[in-house]
Amino acid sequence: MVDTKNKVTELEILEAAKRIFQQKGMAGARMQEIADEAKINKSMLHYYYRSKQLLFEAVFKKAFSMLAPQLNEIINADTPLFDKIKGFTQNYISFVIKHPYLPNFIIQELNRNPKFMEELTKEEHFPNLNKFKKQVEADISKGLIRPIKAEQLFINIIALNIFPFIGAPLLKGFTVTNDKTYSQLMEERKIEVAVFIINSIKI
Amino acid sequence: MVDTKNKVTELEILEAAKRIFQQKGMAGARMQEIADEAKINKSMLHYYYRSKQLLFEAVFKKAFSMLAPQLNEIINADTPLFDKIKGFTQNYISFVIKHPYLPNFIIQELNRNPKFMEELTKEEHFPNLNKFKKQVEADISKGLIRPIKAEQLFINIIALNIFPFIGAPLLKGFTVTNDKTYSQLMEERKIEVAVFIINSIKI
DNA sequence: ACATTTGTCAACCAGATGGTTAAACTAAAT
DNA sequence: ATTTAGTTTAACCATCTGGTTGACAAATGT
Repeated sequence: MVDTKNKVTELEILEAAKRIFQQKGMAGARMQEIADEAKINKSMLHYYYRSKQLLFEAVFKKAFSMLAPQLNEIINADTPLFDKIKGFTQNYISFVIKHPYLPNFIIQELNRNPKFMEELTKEEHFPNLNKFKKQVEADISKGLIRPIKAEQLFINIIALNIFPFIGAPLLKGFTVTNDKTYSQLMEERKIEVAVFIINSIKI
Repeated sequence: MVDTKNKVTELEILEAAKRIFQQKGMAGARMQEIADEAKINKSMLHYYYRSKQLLFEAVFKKAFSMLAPQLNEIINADTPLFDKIKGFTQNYISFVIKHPYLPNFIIQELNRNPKFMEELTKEEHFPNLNKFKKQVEADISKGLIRPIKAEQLFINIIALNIFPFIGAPLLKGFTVTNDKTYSQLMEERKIEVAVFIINSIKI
């Protein structure tokens, strides 16, 4: 059972590291703190992941691999545009409510080190906008939606879905809402955001 | 001339600290690096700002005081809603193109330490949504715009304007644009974002 | 001219931090 | 029972980091 035991430890470290890294970032996280969080000795971290950098990369890649498929849905799903927008909004917001630190963590670390993104985009199956672009252009020429650049529409969709979580502290301050009422706002957005987008582009 | 000389040094430190803090965050910034950037001795930082924490707070408050008035425009200006949205979008995006690190810096540090926001909202003239809320509700009952919660509209406006800068590395990756074409997208957004919002809410 | 305040700097310090080592322990394999 | 491979721990270590000190220079005030 050695095999299962070390896999468990390995995962427990990864979970602990995720919590600390997502809260404090690469620079702010301390190996000792991660060790405490995982209830193990600091040396164990190095035994399993060699260095802070490698541990961080493991956490980051796992986080990114959770987020990317969500974005892929809007890019490559085989459904009509409006359904896609409704589905993505519903699913993505539900997902982020469960993992509230995740988008901020990824955005933050990508800003700190833009080379991460370069490496990620080089990977085999990294999604690109081509299909989504064609769909938007087709719907425009069919007269279903008003003219809009696919890139701009994509940015708008992502912005409306992701930002409310990343900017939560700022937005809470301006809208004068406590945590509970802000959560209600997010709950409403599962539908409101799709309505907002579709209203804007439908003819 | 001591008075002007030390004021100059003080400002030079603040500018250097701004560059380093905005790039690396509180945890990632090093006092030595800030000193080098300001071309002075490390002791001078402490002479002028006592501690890293106080220097950071000076930088943060200055940054926030540059951003907040921009947001205030959408909240408290005395112009019709659609004009407000057009004006804000135009002005805000122009502003952020000039200070691209600023929103990310503020958002990031607010997430790290939400108490910052609590303190800021307690201040005398901190803007609140009341006026904007009344305006939205009035326009709804006048039949100028479709029903929408003022908070949701506010969040959408902020999200569409701020996120493209914070999420630039991510969005560049998915839209497969280089820096130049991404800048062009941002330039287009000065108008596109307002159109997008107004299209969504007008009747 | 002299004393006092203000500004600048190199050297230094205590504590934290990422990482290493070597020994001890565990459990399966021989 | 002994070997072997993997796992865990405490004690270290070199380096880095924020911050301090004390000497000295430059203004400023009297």
